[in-house]
Amino acid sequence: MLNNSHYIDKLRSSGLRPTKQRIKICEILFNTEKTFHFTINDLVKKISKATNDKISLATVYNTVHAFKKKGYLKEIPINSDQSYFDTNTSHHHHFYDENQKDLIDIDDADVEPVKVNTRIPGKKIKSVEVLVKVEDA
Amino acid sequence: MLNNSHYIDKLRSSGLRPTKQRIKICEILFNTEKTFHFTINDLVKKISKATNDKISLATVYNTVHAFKKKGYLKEIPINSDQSYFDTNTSHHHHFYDENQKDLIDIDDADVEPVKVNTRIPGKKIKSVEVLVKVEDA
DNA sequence: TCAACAGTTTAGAACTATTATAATGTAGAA
DNA sequence: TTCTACATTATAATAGTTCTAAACTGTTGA
Ligand SMILES: [Mn+2]
Ligand SMILES: [Mn+2]
Ligand SMILES: [Zn+2]
Ligand SMILES: [Zn+2]
Repeated sequence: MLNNSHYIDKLRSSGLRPTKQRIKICEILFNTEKTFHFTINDLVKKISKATNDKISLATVYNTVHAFKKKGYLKEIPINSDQSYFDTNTSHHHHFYDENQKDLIDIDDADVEPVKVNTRIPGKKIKSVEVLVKVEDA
Repeated sequence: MLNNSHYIDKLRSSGLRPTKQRIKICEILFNTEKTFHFTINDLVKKISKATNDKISLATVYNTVHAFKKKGYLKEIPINSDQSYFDTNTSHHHHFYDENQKDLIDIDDADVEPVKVNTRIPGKKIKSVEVLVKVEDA
């Protein structure tokens, strides 16, 4: 709520102007104890609950993309009708509940490091992600 | 080309009527030495090269979904503007070239089995997939 | 053999997540 | 304060996918 100067600094130091829309979105995304996963639609709902000043859909998309580019958000590779984003930018993997359409973090300690013993010449690895799809037992 | 009776049997035995559209799509997808990845758009192009009788887009979607449901195709989890499918239904993982937007199989022997030491109560594992994103070095 | 029916194909409309546009507004520098 | 590049916004456009409902066809069994 109060300590927005932190977000203002963060935004400014990454070359993003600290507009009131971006600060509000920072509050919603990063003022939480726990990290979480969200879709653009989820975020729009959170925003409308959190404030009376509405933020346009275009700005929500712009901001999420800007934050992703700066490394403040990750996008989770999943086949879905919409993109999932993650406020947890540390290295970790996911369960995807196909019934509830819900992403769940897998603690990195619970996955043995993935060893890939082959490379593509001329390419460097950007990320290695495990997706465990689950369904009702 | 000739040996369509195999596909006819395959389709019939899985409860799908062997229509000429489905048989043609079987030929295109499964009459190859190597397995491959494709988007719906890729498949539409392959079809128009392979035949004069056009197959409607709706049928292409219907057929791919039906084949996926029967386990003849897999969908690859990826963030993209379109879905990727795989004629290789055996267990394996992927590189995704973000520059070329190309999927590349990783031989299963080149990846140590992924050990996930946690479960979700009431859920069973459907798949465990590794996606290695690569980019120009 | 062939009528009947359920399954299938089809063109086109509808849907929906996302991106583009271009006018208006604003943060920060000078 | 003034200027300008950056940002927001409403809205249109785009594009992949799904839906609709009419026409068509493979299969069954009388
Ligand atoms: Mn959710
Ligand atoms: Mn391709
Ligand atoms: Zn996560
Ligand atoms: Zn593959």
